[in-house]
Amino acid sequence: MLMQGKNAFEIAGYAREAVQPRTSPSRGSTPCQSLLALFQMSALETVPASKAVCWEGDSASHLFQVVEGVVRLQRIIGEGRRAITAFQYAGDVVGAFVQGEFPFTAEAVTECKIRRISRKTFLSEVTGSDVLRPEYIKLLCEETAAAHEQMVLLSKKNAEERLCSFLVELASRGGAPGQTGLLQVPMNRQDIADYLGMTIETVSRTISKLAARKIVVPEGRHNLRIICFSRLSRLCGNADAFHSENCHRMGIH
Amino acid sequence: MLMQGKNAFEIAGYAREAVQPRTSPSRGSTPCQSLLALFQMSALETVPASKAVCWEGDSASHLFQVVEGVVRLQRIIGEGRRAITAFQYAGDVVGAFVQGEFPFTAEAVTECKIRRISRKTFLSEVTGSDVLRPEYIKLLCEETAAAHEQMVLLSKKNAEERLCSFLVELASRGGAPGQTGLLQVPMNRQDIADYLGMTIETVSRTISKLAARKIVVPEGRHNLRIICFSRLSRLCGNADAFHSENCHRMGIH
DNA sequence: GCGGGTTGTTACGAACTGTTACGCGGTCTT
DNA sequence: AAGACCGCGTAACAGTTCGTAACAACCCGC
Repeated sequence: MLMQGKNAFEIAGYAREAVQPRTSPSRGSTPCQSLLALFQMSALETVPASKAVCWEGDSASHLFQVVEGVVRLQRIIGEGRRAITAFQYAGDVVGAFVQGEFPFTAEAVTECKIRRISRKTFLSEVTGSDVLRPEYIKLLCEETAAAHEQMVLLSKKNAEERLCSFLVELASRGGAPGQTGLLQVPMNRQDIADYLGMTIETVSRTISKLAARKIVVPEGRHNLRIICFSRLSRLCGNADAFHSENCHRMGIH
Repeated sequence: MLMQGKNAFEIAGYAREAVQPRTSPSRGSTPCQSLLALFQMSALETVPASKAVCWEGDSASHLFQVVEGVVRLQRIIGEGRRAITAFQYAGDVVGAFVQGEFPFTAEAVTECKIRRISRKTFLSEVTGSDVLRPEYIKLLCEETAAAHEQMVLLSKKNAEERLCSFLVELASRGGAPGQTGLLQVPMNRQDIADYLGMTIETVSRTISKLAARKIVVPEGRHNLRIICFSRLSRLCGNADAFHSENCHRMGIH
């Protein structure tokens, strides 16, 4: 079922590691086990931080699975402006939506382990399977729901609500902060700013304000201790405010 | 093939008109003829302006096709804030993405003619057809590309770029302005504002500024004469600036 | 362990957008 | 037909966010 380091595919000159395939992550946000199993046949590749997985405008001949690390989907619009349309975490599929050319550049935020599969193989496997097809549809549905959610954020939320929404999303998708409430933030401030439609300074200021109110405590650049997750949830600016189940799901009292 | 006024389905008490089914619009933006043909079996329904087609949170038992008019997809987030995530024009399918519950409320901007089809029928027809399946995938792909484009707009563009982008999109999707350059704007200022993440006043100001620069000339509330489409295209803030083919495609000098 | 470069924070002024208020013109109601 | 209401435009003002800059913290290599 798995071919290891044979007909390997190197990413634009980056060294590829042939590593023992891992079982798919057991988190709830994993789209589906069967879809991810398609990628298990492919070799594990390593992408260094800030290197591209695929480029905007390139023919989308392959799909990618993020096995480990965080990937950002971004678009450049003239004069150095950059918009990050999504972060992809372990278990996520990059390019499920794309048919012709990539409408984004995918770059590794951290060093990443990824697998790739040809679009042709992917589509033929999916369309030929009554199990995979609904899983694929579900994946597309979830991505769109996320896109709509992000549009609402960018359209109507203020700086504080954006940041809180981001942190809540990160806590649920990027790995739960656990009992201690220590949330790892792999991306830098510029990434966060470009994802939330803000500037790096406003991101800093907003974090500082949350820290002053004892809602979070920054511990270095890439760690944030969540003191009160419920307050963070309430500050997201969603109509459905705060649901206590979030607490339990995150494992924070 | 068509059943007219028999097992009719009324939209929440709104009068339904059984009208001669129209051939699908011949514009280029129509996703595909074969997918739309699925809707031809259903009766044509009339939705008055500002009435809902479906509600956020409702079980998505049906998909809709906009036959005539404009529909807005919107979400309400507390305290009277509203975000419009998309406008759907003649030929567009509403709810292609949705699986469980609608993540948006779809409301008629103008009086609309729509057709509906049950999700179950739609999915079984699509999955069973080698012609329809790729068309469905293509539709999903286009919707996501649009969502990404809108995220970039909301994330990085200023008021002028947003409005110009909207007008260019409207010109290509809502019906070409033709040789005279008269663009019909069916939605009101509040709709535009909620779609572009601005306020109604900023929309007004921005239109006034464009008018002062002789790029557009407002003619009543729902008409805008495009004086110079090429300048409008350049002001969109896209990296790919202006392509002269837009002129020809729009039929403006 | 130290120094330099990168990244992040803070402060302040500027620009843009939001807010509020008012006026105009059209439509609907009585 | 008169009045009220709604949508829209304009203007003055206020607020948030942005942009620049200086400073501080962190990371990296030597």
